[in-house]
Amino acid sequence: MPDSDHAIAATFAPHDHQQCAHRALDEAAARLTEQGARLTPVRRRTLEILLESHRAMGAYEVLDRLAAEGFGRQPPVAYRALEFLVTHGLAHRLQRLNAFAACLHPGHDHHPAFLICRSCDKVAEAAAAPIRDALTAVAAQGGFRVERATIEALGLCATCAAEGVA
Amino acid sequence: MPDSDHAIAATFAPHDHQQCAHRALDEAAARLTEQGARLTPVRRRTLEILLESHRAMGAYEVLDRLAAEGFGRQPPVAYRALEFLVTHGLAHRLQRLNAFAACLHPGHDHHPAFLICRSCDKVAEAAAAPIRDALTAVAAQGGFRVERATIEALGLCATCAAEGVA
DNA sequence: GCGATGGCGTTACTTTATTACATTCAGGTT
DNA sequence: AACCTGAATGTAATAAAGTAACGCCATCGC
Repeated sequence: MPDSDHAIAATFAPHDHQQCAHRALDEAAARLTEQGARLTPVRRRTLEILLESHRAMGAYEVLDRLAAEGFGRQPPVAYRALEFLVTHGLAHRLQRLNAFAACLHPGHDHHPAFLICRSCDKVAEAAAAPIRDALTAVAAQGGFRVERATIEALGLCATCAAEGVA
Repeated sequence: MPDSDHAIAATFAPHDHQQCAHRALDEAAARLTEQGARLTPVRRRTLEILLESHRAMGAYEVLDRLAAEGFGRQPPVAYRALEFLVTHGLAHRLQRLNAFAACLHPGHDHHPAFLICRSCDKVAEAAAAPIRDALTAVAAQGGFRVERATIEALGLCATCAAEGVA
C-alpha cells in the first residue's frame, strides 16, 4: 500500500480518524474530477458513511443511513452509489461479507488483499502483488490465466491480540 | 493437491468424468466413516449432484434437483446438506459465486485456492500453500494473524483459451 | 431553448439464506 | 419388544441481499 508495513497496523490501531477519513475523501474527490466523474451528494455521503469506520457495511445498512438523511429509501439508491464507488476505485466489495468498505488508498493498488479482524470487524488493505504473483504462478502451471483475484483473510489484528482476544 | 500441476488441467480438460466422480465419492464415503459421520441419502445425493459437473452450483439449483427426486423442497434441506459437506471437507463454498462445488481431493489441502473459468464455468482447486504463505507474510508485517483465507481467481482455463476464447 | 444524457427515485420482483418448530429415524438401554 | 435420546429431516415463515424496469428531473452540449 502507499508506503509500508504501517498501513495495516494504522488501520487497526487507534488514530486520528477524522483526518484519516478526510484525507481519503479529498483524494477521492481529486481522482474523480481527474476522471471527469461526478461526486454527487448521494455518492459523496455514501463514501463518507463508509469512511466513518474501518468496518465493512452491508448495502442495507448504508441505505438506512441514506434514507434517514433524506435520500431515497429503496435498495437501488444504495447499490448504485456503492457500485459507482467501487467502479471508480473509491470503495471495495468484500465477497465474504457481502459488504462494502471505503478504499483508504485510492489510486494505489486497486485490487488489494483484505485483512478482516474477526474481533473488531475492521478491514485493512494489504499489498496484494506478492500474493497475486504466487497465485498467478500456481495457476499458470495448470494453464490457467488469472484475470481477477479475490483475496480475503479472516483473522486477528494486532490491536485485538494485544488486548488479549484469543 | 494430490500429485502435481496436472490436477488443474485435468479438471478443465475432457476426461473420464464417471470415474473421476466415482473416485471422489468413494473417498468421501471413506473419510466420513473414518470420522464417524453419516452419509445419509440426501447428503449422498447432494454430493453426487455436485460431482456431476465441475461447476459450482447455487443452493437453489441443488434444491430443485433434490426436490425433483423426492426429497424436501424447502431451502434448509439443501443448505443443511451443503453445510455438512463443506464442514466435512467434501465440498467447498465459493464466495464470489454464492455457490458450492464438490471437493475433488478430499483429505488433501482443505482450503485450496479456486480457479474459476469465466468461459466454461468450471472450477479447479489449486495448491494454496504458497499463496497463503505470501498472504500470511504480508499480514504478519502489519501484526495481523491470518486464520482463514479466501482465495478465488477468475480467469480463463487452458482448454477454453485453446479453443480461441478471448 | 432543446434534445440527449446521466442520475435519482420509485415499484416490483428475484435470489440467497436463516429461524423456529414439528416429525421421523437410528441406536442404545432396559 | 418397548423406550429413550439425539441426530437428521421436513415444514412454514421470514429475513437479507440484489436486480429489473420505468418515469422524472437536472445538467450539458448545441
